[in-house]
Amino acid sequence: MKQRITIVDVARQAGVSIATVSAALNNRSGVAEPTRQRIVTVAERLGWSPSLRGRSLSQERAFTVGLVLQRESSVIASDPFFASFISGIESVLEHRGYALVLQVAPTRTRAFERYRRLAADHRIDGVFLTDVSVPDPRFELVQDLGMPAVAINVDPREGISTVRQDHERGIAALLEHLVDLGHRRIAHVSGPKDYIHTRQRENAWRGVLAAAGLRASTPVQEDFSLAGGSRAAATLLARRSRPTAVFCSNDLMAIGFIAKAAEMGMSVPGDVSVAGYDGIDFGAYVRPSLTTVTTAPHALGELAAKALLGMIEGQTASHVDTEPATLVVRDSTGPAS
Amino acid sequence: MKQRITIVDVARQAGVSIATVSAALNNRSGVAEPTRQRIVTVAERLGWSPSLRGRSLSQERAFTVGLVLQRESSVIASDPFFASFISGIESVLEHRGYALVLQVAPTRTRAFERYRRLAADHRIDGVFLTDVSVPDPRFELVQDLGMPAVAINVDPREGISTVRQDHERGIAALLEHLVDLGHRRIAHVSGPKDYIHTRQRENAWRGVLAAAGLRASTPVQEDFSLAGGSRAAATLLARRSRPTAVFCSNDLMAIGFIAKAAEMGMSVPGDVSVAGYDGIDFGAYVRPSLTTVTTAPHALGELAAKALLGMIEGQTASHVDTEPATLVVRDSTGPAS
DNA sequence: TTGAAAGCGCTACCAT
DNA sequence: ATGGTAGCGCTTTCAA
Repeated sequence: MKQRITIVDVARQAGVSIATVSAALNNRSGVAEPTRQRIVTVAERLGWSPSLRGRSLSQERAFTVGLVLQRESSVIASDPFFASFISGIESVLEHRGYALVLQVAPTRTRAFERYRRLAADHRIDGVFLTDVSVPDPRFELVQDLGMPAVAINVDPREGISTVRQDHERGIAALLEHLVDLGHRRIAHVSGPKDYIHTRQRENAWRGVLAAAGLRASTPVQEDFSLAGGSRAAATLLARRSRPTAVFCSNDLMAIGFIAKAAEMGMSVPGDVSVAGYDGIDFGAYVRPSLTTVTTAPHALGELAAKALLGMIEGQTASHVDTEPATLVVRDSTGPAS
Repeated sequence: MKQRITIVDVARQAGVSIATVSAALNNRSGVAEPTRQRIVTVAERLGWSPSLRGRSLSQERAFTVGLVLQRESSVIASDPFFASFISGIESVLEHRGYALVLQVAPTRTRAFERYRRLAADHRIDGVFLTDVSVPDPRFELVQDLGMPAVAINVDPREGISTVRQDHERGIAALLEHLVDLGHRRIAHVSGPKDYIHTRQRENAWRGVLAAAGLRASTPVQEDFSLAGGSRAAATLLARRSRPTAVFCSNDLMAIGFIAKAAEMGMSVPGDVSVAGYDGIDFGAYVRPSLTTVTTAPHALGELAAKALLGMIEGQTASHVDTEPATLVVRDSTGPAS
């Protein structure tokens, strides 16, 4: 790295003080227009733009926000949620001069440590909290640090911002679709049970079954991965009284489930209907194509970023809901056999 | 953000100067062991660790590296390459006190601008260059800036580090597998033609066909997405003299191809064999499961990060190859019909 | 072995 | 409207 041009060079070349240069380039009032013009011209000629380091130090801000993914690598790799969510975040940060620091941690504990270090280093001004668990120690952490934070898909709560996409209506529509097709034994493949979204989806499933007067069997608990879905299929389809339909807590597991079912010689949806949750692109390209509930990770990312930057710049915590997730019927669900 | 503890507080509490605190915590020589102990104790008691902002300014380093993804969002979302690559990078950075700034840009031009801004802001100390094109203006950019950089999957070149996984052997093995199965008309679905990996894979395909005395038809050019693969299938399978086997430049397109083929009433591999490149997890869960060439994005990420940090810390540019990509035969390829 | 002090590049306050 | 200057938190000579 060469680059040695600083505000001092610009000030000298423009024949003004560095204070004036600073004011001019930050569009602060109190700078005569001709002066500003001259300064801008010189800055451009020299190819100068203020160093974030100096600015960071004096403003006590990093102009950076953080996201730590806490998932096993097998899930992270295949799950399109994050890429979309991140590009949503990015589309907002880009125009506001902020950058995203992304970290990945294999376990929740490790992720927690990384959040802690990001804060200790003063590397970031705020954080995104995804994959919230109950209880989630990160809430206390950000509270203690007084660090702006936005949590995804949780109910509104004190002190932090929240962004949420309603899952209930979409899941209700999905299950009603299955009930309408004549299904009575509708099983559920859930995720790790301390994730809040695992609970949300499971509860929605229970709610609809109860409303329809159907009995909810014990969910098969898996890990949100393709392999997990396959394991669930092995378990569920071997039962003497097997379900005629299965609602998987995410698309990855649903796809894994379908693959295993085929391998076991079962037809989907002939022998068993399978549905997922998320609405990943892949769902449209597997055979049979996947009935699911589509979510909007990009929009969540955008809203989350806006909320976070708002907090960083002094606004109070907010809560916002996006459009509810919606049912998409494809070929993996059909009449009960 | 509250947190007001600085090196000054620690110095005062420990009864030493800030210079000594700095030396003590950076394990610099010239600090008496008892003094160091005392300082460390005080620092821990106060919960202090040096602020990256101050350090950054005085050391003229950001302790941050950058990666700008330049792909259309549809591809980024589904392609597991990046998640794996990034977690590889992260596994190295984590232990060296560096962080990754991740940005996503929809086009190459926009990506270029973001690299430029990252540099102008002095936000980063080095960059990863993925999805290299020919020519790629980023090479000149980093050269001009004197910014350490590591490029992925390109030949060794002056001034920057490179990390590469051989594709030729794997692709050769794949095509020989197809030839052995009796295929003579083996088509290719390629990506945007200015990407270097598009060319690499296409050239490898041409090479093997030539060696086998087979004619290479004009590749169908697509965009590496699932939808692109489907479009390619629509094109290729409608031809009067359609291929009996197809090598797609990545798994996403291969999966999209297979889906479309099924939709058109063709059996895979009965009517047409299909193979991809990348070895994404999904390949094992589609029907028929995908024959492909598996790559090691995580390993590439690790090696790239090591090379980049090395350069940042003064080493000269290096080149390293990982284990070659290898053929994985599954169910989407079979005897020529 | 330790400390004083000069930066690093910027912002912001206070004079002028 | 403009400039001087004191920080911001740290590292790094250079003296003591």
